Amino acid sequence: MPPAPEVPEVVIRRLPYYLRSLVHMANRGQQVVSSQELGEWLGVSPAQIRKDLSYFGEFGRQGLGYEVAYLRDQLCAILQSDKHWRLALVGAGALGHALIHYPDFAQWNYHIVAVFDNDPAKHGQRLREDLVVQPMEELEETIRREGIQMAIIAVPPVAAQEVADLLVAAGVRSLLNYAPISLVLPEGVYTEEIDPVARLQSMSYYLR
Amino acid sequence: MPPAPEVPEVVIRRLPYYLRSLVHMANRGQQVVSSQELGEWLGVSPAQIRKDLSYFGEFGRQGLGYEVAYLRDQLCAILQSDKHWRLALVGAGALGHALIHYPDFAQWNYHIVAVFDNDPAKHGQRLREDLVVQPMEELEETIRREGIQMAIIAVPPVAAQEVADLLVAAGVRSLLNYAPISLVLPEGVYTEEIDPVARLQSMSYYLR
DNA sequence: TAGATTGTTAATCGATTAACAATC
DNA sequence: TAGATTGTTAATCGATTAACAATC
Repeated sequence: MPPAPEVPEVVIRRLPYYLRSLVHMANRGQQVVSSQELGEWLGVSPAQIRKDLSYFGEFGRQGLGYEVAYLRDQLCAILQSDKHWRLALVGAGALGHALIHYPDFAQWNYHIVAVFDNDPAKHGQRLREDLVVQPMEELEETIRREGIQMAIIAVPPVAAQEVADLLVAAGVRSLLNYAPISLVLPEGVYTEEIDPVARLQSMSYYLR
Repeated sequence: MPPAPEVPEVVIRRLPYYLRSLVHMANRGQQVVSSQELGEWLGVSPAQIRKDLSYFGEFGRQGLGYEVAYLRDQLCAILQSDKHWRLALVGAGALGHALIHYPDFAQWNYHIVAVFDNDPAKHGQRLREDLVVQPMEELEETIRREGIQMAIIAVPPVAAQEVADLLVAAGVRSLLNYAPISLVLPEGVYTEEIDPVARLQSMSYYLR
């Protein structure tokens, strides 16, 4: 048996958007969707959607399309977004506060269960009923004890690499990095960077 | 004369990261960098860097490499990040507050100069010395008067499309969208979406 | 000059799309 | 059955990389 072809990373990056649309359609009561309709909605070709899905199985029915709720649940499972994920947040500044109050994380099963900051003035501060800012010294032990695998970095750029190293040493395998620097990380640690300035810059290029 | 080949969008998306690295290197006093070194730093092949830059001109010297400060300034100009950009922000919630206090925007010449919210309780609230929350009714006039071309959407998903329509109608040409929905926009309006949940989802796929 | 590195071309690689048999 | 739409293959397209002449 030939090995299953590896799924290209671009495909994995598109699945969340398919999923988001399916949730939207399911919520408004839509039963069935074709690759045509989903593609129009997302600005993607129907062939691409069918090809992307085919990496994971056969989810549709010829002549009919895809059952919205079924495909939604399948994608959710593929992305492991059906699991309950526990996240650490490092950095309790303005951005950290906004992230804690961001309703989508918990709604999608990504729960911030620990917050760390290096400012002693913030230690002990209660951000939510069950969430208190901890000092950096407690990071390793807490992450190990809680078995936390994902973390969000919301510290100034100068501190980000050091924080990333601490997190990885403590066992974290995925980093969502809000600091505008390219982290250097060992094999097997995944990172996604969110840099709004880079986005503004690519847009301003076109404003001529 | 053949028309200048159009620059692929992927290239434009990489330039901000080249620029960011060059700023970093210049700040620590580095004079010269090779495509090799810059590529290692960013996890990109040296050939790709040279090819990308070649869309815009010849910036290096054979045998030597690139003068860091010069290339930085050139990229800054290409991305039009050397211009002073005035932005509107819609949504004065937790995320909006964090964005206002985000130091990188202003540092990079992207200035939030107007904030709008539909909550009357917030109107008149002073967020910075020179920044007061305005009602949505003033959006069109303010944006026209100030000649604002870029905007940030930080409202709940249900409101985002309507807000986008208002902004576009007022003359905005680029939208940085923090709401997790795919906006439908007319030709010639650029949009970039920031969706941390989508990022977490593609990372959790790999955590198996 | 010798060594290094660019800018560019051509080759490779991979992703997207077109097309269609299968089938609901 | 006729019409529609999937899943998949093959063709196309575009992006990345390898290689090297030009040249600092």
